[in-house]
Amino acid sequence: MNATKRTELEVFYETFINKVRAKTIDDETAAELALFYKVFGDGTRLKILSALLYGELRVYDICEILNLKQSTVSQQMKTLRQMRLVKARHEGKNIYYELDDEHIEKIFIMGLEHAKESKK
Amino acid sequence: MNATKRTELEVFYETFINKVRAKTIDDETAAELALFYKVFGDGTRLKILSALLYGELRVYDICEILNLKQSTVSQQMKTLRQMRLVKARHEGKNIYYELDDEHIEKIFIMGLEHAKESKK
DNA sequence: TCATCATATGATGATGTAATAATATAAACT
DNA sequence: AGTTTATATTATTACATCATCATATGATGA
Repeated sequence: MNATKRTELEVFYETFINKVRAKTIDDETAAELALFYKVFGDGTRLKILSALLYGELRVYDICEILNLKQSTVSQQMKTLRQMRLVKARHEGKNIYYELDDEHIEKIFIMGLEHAKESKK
Repeated sequence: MNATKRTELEVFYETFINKVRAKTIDDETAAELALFYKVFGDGTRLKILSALLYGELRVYDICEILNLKQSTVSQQMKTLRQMRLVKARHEGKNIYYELDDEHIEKIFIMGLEHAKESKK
């Protein structure tokens, strides 16, 4: 391969790299998406979300159902609130939480499907 | 509310809690799912995956496209391999990586939709 | 065999996260 | 007003993760 040809290839490669680079998600989007998925990346939060799939629950209920400390649940509800996966309804001393995103169930199902496939 | 009635309510509540508990995902499933989602919970990995959406790439290509250190990319590819999100094809000195899961694109899209909605 | 290229691995430091105890807030009841 | 109940917040400690440097492996070609 002579000097000219190498240069041609270099140009071709650079073009290829630039094309793919243009298609990738930008830093900001990546960071934002990562934050969203990160919420699903914790077993405790997943269990809380799976309990909420069947209807709204109070903090105390979640503690009972999943055998978790009150402060643990409150902390996780804060995270879920901030990421807009749940919304809170105040009623007297109680606070009812329910899911606040149509995609949550879909994302759950997809993860479960992947888990099934991995076991094959 | 007298003693008898309180007991009835207690039994009712216990039954309710047990019902919901029976529907929630178990610890093992939760941990497994969390591991899966955790992979998407990092901006660098998301960018790598988004680059791979358009076809297989070598480690070096990924470094160039995303301006990342070689060791960083190799470490992340190891994670992605272990979670079965990519598979490797060896060709001479090079290793080509490609996506190894039909759900990845769907999960991506769902995250992006959520991100869009959150901005409303 | 030696040098080089492509990738992987091991070790490390900095940062992030989870669970918990302790405490605070805030509503409801006495 | 004081007590109890439900939840939130703060601070702490243990543990996980990311990027990186340094080094190793393994294939190719001189």
